[in-house]
Amino acid sequence: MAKKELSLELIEEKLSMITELLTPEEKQKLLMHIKIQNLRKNDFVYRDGDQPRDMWCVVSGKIKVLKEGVSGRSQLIRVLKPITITGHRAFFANDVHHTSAAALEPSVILRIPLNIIAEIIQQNAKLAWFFIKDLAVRLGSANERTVNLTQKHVRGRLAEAILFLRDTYGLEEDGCTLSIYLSREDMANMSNMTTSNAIRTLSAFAQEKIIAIDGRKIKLIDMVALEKINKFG
Amino acid sequence: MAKKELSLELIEEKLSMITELLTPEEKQKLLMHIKIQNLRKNDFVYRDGDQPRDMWCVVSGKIKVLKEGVSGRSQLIRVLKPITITGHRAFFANDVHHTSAAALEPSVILRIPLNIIAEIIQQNAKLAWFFIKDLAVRLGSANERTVNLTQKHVRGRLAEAILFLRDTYGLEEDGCTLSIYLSREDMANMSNMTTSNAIRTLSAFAQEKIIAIDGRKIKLIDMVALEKINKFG
DNA sequence: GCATTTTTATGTTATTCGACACAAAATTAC
DNA sequence: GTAATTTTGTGTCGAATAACATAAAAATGC
Repeated sequence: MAKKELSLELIEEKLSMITELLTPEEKQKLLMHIKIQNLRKNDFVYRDGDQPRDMWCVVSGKIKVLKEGVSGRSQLIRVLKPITITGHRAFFANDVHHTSAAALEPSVILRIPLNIIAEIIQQNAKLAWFFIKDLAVRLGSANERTVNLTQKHVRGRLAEAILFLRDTYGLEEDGCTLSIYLSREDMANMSNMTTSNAIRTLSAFAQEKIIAIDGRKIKLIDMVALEKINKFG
Repeated sequence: MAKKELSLELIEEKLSMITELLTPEEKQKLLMHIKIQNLRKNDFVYRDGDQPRDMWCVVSGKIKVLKEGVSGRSQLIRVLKPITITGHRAFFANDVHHTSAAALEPSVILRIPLNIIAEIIQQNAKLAWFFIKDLAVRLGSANERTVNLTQKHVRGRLAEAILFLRDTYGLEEDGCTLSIYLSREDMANMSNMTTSNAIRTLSAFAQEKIIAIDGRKIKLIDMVALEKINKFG
């Protein structure tokens, strides 16, 4: 558990997407207030209802952002890889969190006080632009996602989730194994279906030689077929 | 069709949400480039695939923003009332439009060049904040919407749409008639269901004395019941 | 190592909702 | 005003998928 401390230089580098936009003084100010946090699997970064005070940057590991639905089922809204920031939306909207974020595996995150970010935005248009773009992109994906989750059938939604995981986390050296091992439940919650249906549909894909399953390990055998299912159901 | 020209003062007032954040010079610069546009019913403001050059402010009338889905069915993403701005997301995301916007009734909009907005943001943190907040709020709603549209049943989704229209456009003087007359198809596209199901479910609500229907006119009789259906299906 | 819990797997049933068909009513075009 | 088109209203049917039940397998805790 004893994690080597990250040097200030390393932090600055990890946060380059932000630090490179700052003046030396601003950078100094920001780095001064950053804290490192280690997460074990299933530890929460924040929870639904929390007041947002910090944003976080995933330095290593994998984080899921999820939202409790009315039906008890929860929906995975995002899955984060290094290096991604999260937790700022609620603050900017002047709202509490309406999602929760939890580690899918042991992860390291940087805690960045949002009031510092806000202060810097005040005088740094580049940083403002960074967040405007970030939010605008995410809003576009969210709309895309809504339409896909409501209109595609189970097979299409699951294929999309698999391809999304491939694009987000990549493949292992063999060039076909997804570099993330999710539970069937998480797969289901990404794809808006019941766990049973995720299990069943994954089995079906395996039977059709589109993927191969070994526990939580998923090998993509026929990506063309996956793309086709994603597109046409 | 001959619409009275809006005076510069009136434009400034209509756009107060933005103009009040600007210096006199910035205001001058912005107002100089604004154009007024009249829309007939069903006229498009912009279309899926268009390059974003302007944003628009709805001055009067009602606009729907919709997204073509894979299944051919389209999804109403937002419905806009005066005074609302739209069309900036794609620009900020450095993307083309992935939605279309069309007038639900004769409307007047202001056309605001986005490059001017971008120039002003460069030196005006307040304006930057305005857009950061706007996008952050909308991203929150979009996530909420995704979960509701995927998890609620038809009755819950339609009840939500009705309540949403009430909250957006308000009620007429009688205190119970929705101030917007949508086609059944638009209602369906808001609620992610087929037109048949929208018709059927509206009829059911009427039969249960929750609403009263007179053509496209919808009277809300039992709002408590509507809220309950919205919440618990 | 064994008991407990969680996860995965599979079968069965019930429900929701879309697809389609058709007619009536309303709107629009000429 | 009449024909053509669009919108609304209903009924029937079938497909998609959630719900539930149960068992095997795997992971976890002690």
